[in-house]
Amino acid sequence: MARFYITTPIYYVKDAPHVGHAYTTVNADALARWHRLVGDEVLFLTGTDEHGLKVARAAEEQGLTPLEWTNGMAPRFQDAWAALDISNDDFIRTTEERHRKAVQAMLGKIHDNGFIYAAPYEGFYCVGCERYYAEDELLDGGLCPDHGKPVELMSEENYFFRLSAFQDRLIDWYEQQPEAVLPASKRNEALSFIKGGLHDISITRTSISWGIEVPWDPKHVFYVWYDALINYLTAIGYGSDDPAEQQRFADWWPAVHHLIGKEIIRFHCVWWPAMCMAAGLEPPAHIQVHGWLLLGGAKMSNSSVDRITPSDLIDEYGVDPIRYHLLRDTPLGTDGEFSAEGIVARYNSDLANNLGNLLSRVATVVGSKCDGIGPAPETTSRLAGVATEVLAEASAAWNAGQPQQALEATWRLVRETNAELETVEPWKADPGPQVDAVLGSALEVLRIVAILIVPAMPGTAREIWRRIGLEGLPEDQRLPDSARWGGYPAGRPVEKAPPLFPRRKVQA
RNA sequence: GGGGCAGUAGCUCAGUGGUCAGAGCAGGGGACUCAUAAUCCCUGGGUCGUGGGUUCGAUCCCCACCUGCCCUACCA
Repeated sequence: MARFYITTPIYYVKDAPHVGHAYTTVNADALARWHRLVGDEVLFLTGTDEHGLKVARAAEEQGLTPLEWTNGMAPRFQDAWAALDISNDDFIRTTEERHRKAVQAMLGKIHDNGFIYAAPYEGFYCVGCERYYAEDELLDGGLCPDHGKPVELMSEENYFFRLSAFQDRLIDWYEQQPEAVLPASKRNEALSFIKGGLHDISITRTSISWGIEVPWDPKHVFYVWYDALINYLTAIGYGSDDPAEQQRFADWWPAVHHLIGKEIIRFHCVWWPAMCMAAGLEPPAHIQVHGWLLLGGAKMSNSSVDRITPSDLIDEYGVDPIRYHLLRDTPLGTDGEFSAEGIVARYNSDLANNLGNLLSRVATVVGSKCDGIGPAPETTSRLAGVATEVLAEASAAWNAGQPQQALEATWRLVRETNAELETVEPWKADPGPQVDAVLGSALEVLRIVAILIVPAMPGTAREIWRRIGLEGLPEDQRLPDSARWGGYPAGRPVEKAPPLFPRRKVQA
């Protein structure tokens, strides 16, 4: 049995959960569910990133301690993921004790290995912002871009990570593991950045206290990104004294699959592998980079256009239609458009007209021609061959981290089944073997499709499963065996019920 | 400024150094009526961003440019 450890980035609690977060998380969830379906042992991790200046300041504005603030924010993410049917096995918060221990263990190790050194950090500091700016970020005349006030040239003692020492090793790693970072376009981007020269980076702060203290010099705290990345190790037991946890770490690392957005390539594809190397660990095995959902060509975020929250969308369209749209409409890796029109178009064509309608028509004809009892599939049905091909295509796509392709392939089976019904026209024929054969085959397709859509629409999968009279749950089936043609048992009651996905009007 | 990604049919996207560049949706025509005005069949002549170059031949290789976007110390 293979292991599949998949992670999302941990989300910075400064922002409430939005559709961008949901996009990453739903994709990770679908991949996790796919791997469970094929029998892999899965560990699916998400969580929240809770340290840093912005959080501290946000808390202060509310008159709260930082921890009080984050204690209020983390559940908003947990609730959002519960509402989206996210099946994460763990939810990590960087304010947890297990994480503090892991961060101190890892960075202590890097320190021991000689890759951290103290040096003065000098930069342009804005007192109002309480942060440094790079020279080219400043407005003309050396003004803070935020306040428009003069900045000061300040200096403080900081610890630096010797990132520059890893340039050659990183390049070697990229050469030897050409599929570690995917897609290739993002890999090239990261690699060319590395080849362009790496500078050491300041990894601690004395100007703020909301962070994890540096074990060898407690008046410093770690810069939030250095703390955050380590969550991927924390969750599998790194830094624990417990032998069982240590074994768990040995079992799961480095065969991880990090799913990230393209804006954090640098942290995950440059800093993170280097940090692992510096700590004497293998770099992460897989980093899959995805693009963004765009609203009218602009990036989606909390601050701009959108007050679109995941829960708004769920209320409006339902969980599974939203999941389906997020997975089906944008290839994982490039940017895609997100729009109400897009959701509705996809909903009507794929879910209502094709899948939902297929279920409805089959249930009705089984009711009128077979007394509502599902017949056995036809062994030699043309659909059997289609199902085999579709299983192969969908499996390959899911395994390659391409939900869009997997779902596209799956829907070919749905379309072919609608076409097959048109050819045979069982509603015109008298009850008998021919009618039984085509309806049984259509039910068999619905059974297989229910299994294949578990990663995308677990609730819908269950409902189809139940309506065609099957026992158990589709997510408990195991591929590829369960998708072998002929698995639908004759003699089960098929329920005729209201449309699975009522058609929606296109909104103005 | 430096680095990078992207620009293919109305829309969302595939795709390959060489027979007519593809799919889904939308649109048009037809059939049917079991089904959610659903389904099925037929129907896609788009300078493959612009201008050069390499080549017997490029949408796919190289160069420049245009446009959009990203990174350049805390937004998936």
